[in-house]
Amino acid sequence: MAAVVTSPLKGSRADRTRATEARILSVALDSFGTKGFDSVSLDDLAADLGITKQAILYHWSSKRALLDAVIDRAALELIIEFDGALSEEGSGWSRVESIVRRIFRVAMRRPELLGFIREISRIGGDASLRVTADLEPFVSRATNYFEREMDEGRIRRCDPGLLLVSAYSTVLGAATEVEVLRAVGIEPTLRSTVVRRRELLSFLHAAMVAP
Amino acid sequence: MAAVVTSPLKGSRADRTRATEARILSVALDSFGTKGFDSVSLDDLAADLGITKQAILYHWSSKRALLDAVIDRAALELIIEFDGALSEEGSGWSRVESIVRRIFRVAMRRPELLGFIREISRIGGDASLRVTADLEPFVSRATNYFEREMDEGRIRRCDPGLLLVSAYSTVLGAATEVEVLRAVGIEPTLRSTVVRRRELLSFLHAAMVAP
DNA sequence: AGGAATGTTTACCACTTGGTAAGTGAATCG
DNA sequence: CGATTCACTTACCAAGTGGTAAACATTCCT
Repeated sequence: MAAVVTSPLKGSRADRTRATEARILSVALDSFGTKGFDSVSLDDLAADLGITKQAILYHWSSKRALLDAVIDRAALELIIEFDGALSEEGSGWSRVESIVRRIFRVAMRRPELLGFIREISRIGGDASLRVTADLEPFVSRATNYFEREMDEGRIRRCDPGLLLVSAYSTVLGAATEVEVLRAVGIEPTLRSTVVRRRELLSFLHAAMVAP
Repeated sequence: MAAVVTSPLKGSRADRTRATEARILSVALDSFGTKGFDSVSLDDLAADLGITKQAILYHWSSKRALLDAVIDRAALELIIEFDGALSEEGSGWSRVESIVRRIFRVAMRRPELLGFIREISRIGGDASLRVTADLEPFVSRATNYFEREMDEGRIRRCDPGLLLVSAYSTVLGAATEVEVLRAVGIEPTLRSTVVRRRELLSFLHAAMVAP
């Protein structure tokens, strides 16, 4: 039994390293997503983590490298969230309904995640390209879904890419809405948002969709 | 005819001062709205204006004071934009349609304006409170409009304040959408946005509004 | 004209920023 | 056990930050 575990604590150092990096990434994603990349210094981050900023720079060579790592993580988590949404049961509008509900739920549960996506779209440069590259699996999957639905006449025919961008930015809008509600002092719930959104949609639908 | 104008250039100094301050506010609104408050230094701002940062600090005692002034200006411009939207012709849904179109047009013409509003909602603290205070004329006017429309049965009855917050955040969402489109390399036009939004709305409407 | 007020610049400062170099204590390995 | 690697800290630095003080040029007032 001694041969199986080579050291008293199985991979204790490597595990601790991975745990530390995960903690840093988590706090960084949260801070960057809610306060903005430039508004958060490495010292701030380190203070939140109870370590020194040099500990962060030990794991990533620069703040920018940390940002890239956070982008990777955010993209991964987005993929997981959306992947869950896209594998919902049902078909046609009932499936669409589940997906939309689920995405709104993400916007409420993880505002920092979507806020971060918005943040890097502002930083621009490589960052936005990186995201679209990392999200490729999701993009192709969503595109396939849209095209299938169009083929079967359940969605009006249009460019799937544009439709995806619209849906994507609508999610960002929902995230913004959550932030605005909190700023105004209303703690948003899924129910309240859905109710208000229903009002809003009938409002907008009549204005934009109706001839 | 000499008595009318007391100096060769009518109020030339005061006018130039006002013009300078207006230029600073304009560039600051643009930069803060697109890059974020913390991402823009006074030196950056001054460089864009072709002056020194101390010239800015002569007109406002601190960067924060400048931000407050920019907030005032943004609120004023928002009021003007929305005021124009609210004084659209027509009644009922046709009027709503005009308003929504006009607001989307603002989101496309002035992304920095709505981006800035989002920015200060992130900065939080007094800023968001200030905005709601400065927007009071617009809020009460919009509320009156909503209530009138509800009284006459043209909008389903609900809390006007909540409806306004929803409409407000929808505008922010539209601004985000414009940013995302530009990041993806698509220069948004009113037509393309309306077309895609129509698709999106029928998409969401069926999912969220339909029983 | 001459002095005062005004708008702006140059010079400067304390502090924070991201980042580097060297040192330290514990885990790992021979 | 002793040497080494590893995760991290202390000490430090150059550049940039918001902000102040004083010098300077222009416009205004009398």
